[in-house]
Amino acid sequence: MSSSDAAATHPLESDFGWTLGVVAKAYRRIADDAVATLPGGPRGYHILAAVSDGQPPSQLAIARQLGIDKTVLVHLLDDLENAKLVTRRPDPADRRARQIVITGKGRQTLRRAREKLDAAETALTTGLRPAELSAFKTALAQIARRTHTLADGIDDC
Amino acid sequence: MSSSDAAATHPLESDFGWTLGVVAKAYRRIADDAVATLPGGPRGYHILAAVSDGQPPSQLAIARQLGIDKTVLVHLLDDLENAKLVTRRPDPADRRARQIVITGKGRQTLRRAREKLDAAETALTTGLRPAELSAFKTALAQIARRTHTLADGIDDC
DNA sequence: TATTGTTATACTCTATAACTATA
DNA sequence: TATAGTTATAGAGTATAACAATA
Repeated sequence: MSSSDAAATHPLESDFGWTLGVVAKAYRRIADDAVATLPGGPRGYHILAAVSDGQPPSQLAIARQLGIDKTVLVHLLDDLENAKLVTRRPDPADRRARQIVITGKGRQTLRRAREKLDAAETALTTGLRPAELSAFKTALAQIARRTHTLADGIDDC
Repeated sequence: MSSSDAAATHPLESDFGWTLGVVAKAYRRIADDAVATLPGGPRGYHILAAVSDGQPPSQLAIARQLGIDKTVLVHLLDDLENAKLVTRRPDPADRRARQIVITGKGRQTLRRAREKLDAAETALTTGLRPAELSAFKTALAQIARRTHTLADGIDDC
């Protein structure tokens, strides 16, 4: 009954890629809902998070960090700027480049979005015990770090 | 200083949604490559896996199980049928419906695809110790099961 | 009247190339 | 000559609606 029966009923439930896809899709759905009011949705959130710390980065730096094409980043930043969440300002050291700076309203929006996303994460991972959840997140971050360095070596752009 | 410093360097690396997205994207990239010769790519693989066990399901049953729109499933099955991996046969009990049955060639293709995907999974999770990997996969499957039952309750279609 | 499978259309997203202004 | 940002266009992918055959 145990393994073959379960496989016959739901052969995909033990598939690594399938479960990963299901979880990622489910999280994206509730996360999309959490940041629905934010221009650009999840990507708008990631951009705000990327510009919220350190020196104001250039558009190209953001595009590279987030893996977004620079041509689509233009539209995303247009929307964020129209919503007064970020501003574009010329880089004094390089007049071709622009520095993307987050506004006070942008910081406030980012803070609220983070709260909603924390709630989404909690909703998704309810059922895991604290130790299991902690181990899961650690493993996830570890794999992400590996694939990131791996991707850095592969992509040229 | 340590935590704010790390946050300033890579504020997204500890973000649950971000790391989940990075890992899912990385897996999809290598998995797409693994099943590139398969009509429909990853979805073609999932369809083959779904019809490989039990009674031959109808198209609508496959669409519901896999979360694929029935109109796109038509094209995917067209390609799989042209490649002789599955066949459509009328359901004797309901002449509106068609049973999707996997062919011998389909089973062979599925087996090879599974081997390649296992290799992809191994490549991605190298760096985790066996116990960590096992716990990770268990947690992933548990969340997927939860979200699945949750999705069943939410979606009407 | 509802359901299975199909087709056609419109819409969104992304990728590519080309252009400007600076370096 | 190369780079930062922008714009325009074409392609893939998806969703919607409508249809024929059957229940």
